[in-house]
Amino acid sequence: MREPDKHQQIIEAAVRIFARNGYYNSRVSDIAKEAGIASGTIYLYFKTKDDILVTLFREKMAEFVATVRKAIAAEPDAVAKLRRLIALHFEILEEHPEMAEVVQVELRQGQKFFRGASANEVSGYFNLISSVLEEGIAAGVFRNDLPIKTVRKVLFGAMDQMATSWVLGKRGYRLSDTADAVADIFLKGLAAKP
Amino acid sequence: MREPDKHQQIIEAAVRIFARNGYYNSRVSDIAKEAGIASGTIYLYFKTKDDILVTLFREKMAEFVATVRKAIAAEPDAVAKLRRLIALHFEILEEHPEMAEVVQVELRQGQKFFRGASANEVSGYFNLISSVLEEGIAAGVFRNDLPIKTVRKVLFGAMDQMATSWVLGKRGYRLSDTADAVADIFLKGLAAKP
Amino acid sequence: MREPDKHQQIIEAAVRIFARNGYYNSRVSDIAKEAGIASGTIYLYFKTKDDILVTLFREKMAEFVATVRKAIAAEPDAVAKLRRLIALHFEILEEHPEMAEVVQVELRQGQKFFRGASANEVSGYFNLISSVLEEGIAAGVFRNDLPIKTVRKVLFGAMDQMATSWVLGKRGYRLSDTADAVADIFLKGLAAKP
Amino acid sequence: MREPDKHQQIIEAAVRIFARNGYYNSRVSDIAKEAGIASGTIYLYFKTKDDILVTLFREKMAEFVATVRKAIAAEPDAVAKLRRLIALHFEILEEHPEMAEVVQVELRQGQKFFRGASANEVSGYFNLISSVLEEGIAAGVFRNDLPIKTVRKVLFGAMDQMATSWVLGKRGYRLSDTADAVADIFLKGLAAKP
DNA sequence: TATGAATGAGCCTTCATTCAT
DNA sequence: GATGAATGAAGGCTCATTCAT
Repeated sequence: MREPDKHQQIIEAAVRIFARNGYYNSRVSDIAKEAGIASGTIYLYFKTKDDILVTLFREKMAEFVATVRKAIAAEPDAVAKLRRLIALHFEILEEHPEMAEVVQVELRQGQKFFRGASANEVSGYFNLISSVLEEGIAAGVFRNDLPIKTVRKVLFGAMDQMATSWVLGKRGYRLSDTADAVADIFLKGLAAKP
Repeated sequence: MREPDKHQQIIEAAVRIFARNGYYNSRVSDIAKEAGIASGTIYLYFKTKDDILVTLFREKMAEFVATVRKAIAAEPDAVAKLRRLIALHFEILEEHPEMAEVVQVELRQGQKFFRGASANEVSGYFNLISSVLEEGIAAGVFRNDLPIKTVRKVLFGAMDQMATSWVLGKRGYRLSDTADAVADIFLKGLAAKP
Repeated sequence: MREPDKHQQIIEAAVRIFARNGYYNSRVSDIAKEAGIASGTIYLYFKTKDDILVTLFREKMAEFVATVRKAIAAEPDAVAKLRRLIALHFEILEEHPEMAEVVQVELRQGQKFFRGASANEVSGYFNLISSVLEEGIAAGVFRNDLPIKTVRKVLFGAMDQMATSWVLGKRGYRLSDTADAVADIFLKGLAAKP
Repeated sequence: MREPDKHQQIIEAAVRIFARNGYYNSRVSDIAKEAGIASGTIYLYFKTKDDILVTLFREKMAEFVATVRKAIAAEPDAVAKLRRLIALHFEILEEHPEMAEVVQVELRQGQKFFRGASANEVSGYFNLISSVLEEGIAAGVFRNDLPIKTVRKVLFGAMDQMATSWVLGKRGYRLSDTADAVADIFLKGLAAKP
């Protein structure tokens, strides 16, 4: 094995190719060309084309969750943690726009991800959000009647849609600039103060 | 010509088939079989396989928006309208679970929808949400510093993710039961009252 | 039978359509549209698409041969007959350019014509040419060592190629203007007089 | 890669298949089977089915013209060159009867050949004929009032029709045996000597 | 007779995967 | 391990033909 990192090379090439054309409109040979290897070589590292996507997602998601988890641990309280999580969610996607393209679009091939092989990694992120919420409730900074499972879905969906809009809008602005506004919506709600 | 509305027949069959397998894993002949017609007949009503998906989405989305628009018009104020919009969003998907499957999953084929032929229909829904927000701000029931474009994305994303989770969770509970909780999050925010 | 001449109507429409696109690139429904009838109606008059082409060719060829036969009968001698035959061959195609397109191109679908159902009509034309040659030899105006079967093929091929070039050249000149030159080549040969 | 020249292998297989059934009645898979390869392999060497036919014709025609050009260069005068050209035209087709079948029949799909991609190769042959005629006129052995463009079409058409008749007549005699008779018709004309 | 919607067999082409080198 | 030529199954789409009205 001359190239120690051919696995990674393929994953990175696949991200770019999938980002460009979507999974179903990408050919294995495109990935190979992008990675600078022969198409047969792909099959020494991945079982099928599907396997590339699932692996790609699993690895990237795990990395994503680990980064966020580590970053928010340093924050002093739940509110700060929530703000940091939202900001980081946007910053990471912003720094990896091709990854964002893939995740935001292909993520929704439900069967393949949430229901499938990557369920664990996705759950990891949901659990991370839950832990922040629970910490806030315990500390009395969040309402104690919050339905945590609903809130975390709502928050995730909100961030996800912000990212999707940004991706589909050809990334014509800085996504992370919207982080505070999003956080405010969640922390303060829409209603005017009485 | 026994069947009066073969166009609709095909759309409904396509919804079921796409919901079952996803667009790329569905064959035109599957749709034909589901619709009880010959595969060639499809091409008397639609130009390509793609055309089926786009038309399906456009028609269903237009219908969806029209229904919601009409329903919230009857509500007395912006808060009630927002609650009704969220509730109806969930109820409609709940009543049409196969449509929900398709929309939640295939919707994200960016190029095809948000960016593409269905952009108008999607915008229609976003605009509807905007109008409620604006009404609420004007009436002083919503904060007047709300960034409307962000709020509507966040709200849409929240509802969308609730629906996606419900779909991916095999619809093991009543989605519409969560409407109030979602509305509360937006109206009241997470923060505990001081 | 309201339309007594629907058979002819279809033939004429087919000539135009085949001339435009060639046989294999023409659809039966195109012919129907051109003829102003429904496509199903075609099958009340012709057994198959192939049958249209064969019938078309047979009828047109028979008509062609009859016209030429009658015209040359009026000529006084073999040389005049030969000149008239060549001129008429060109004039008829010139007056029916669409027919020319079809004949010059589709004629060569060997199996279907020379070898097939239309062999008799084609032979009729060859025989007509032979009779002129024989008359000329008998009258001593043509060389008596002429290999008649070869000459008639050569003459037919010459006229055919003149027509084909004219058709392929988009008919940018008058084909019949070349008749004398062609006749001269055959009557006088290429060789300079000693 | 066992076979060194798969391109040529496919061309030769296509010649046989097209000769047997004609272009439109031949399937790509037939060619593949005849060539002893998988049908997908065809597409590694040719862009489309059409491309096979066009390439086949272009290559064969170029080869044909080159052979004739070289052979007649060795002849001492225009008359000898003309006789050699006619003889060779027939001999080459006789040696490649399947190629003859294809050329004689498919050649006439006007749009594809004379008007299309192979126009250059066909022109090459016409120009070769022209050069012989011009040489003969310059040397005073051909009439100096010959309309060269007409003569070359007439000559080509004559040879072409001789070949077509031979092909359609199932090649029941030696085509090249007729070369002298054809040459005599052109050189001496039909008219009896006064 | 006439219609034209419906049929479904057929075919070109793509591309994930294999395997001899 | 690496290659990339070869494979061949699969599927979107066309269109000659049929048949209920």
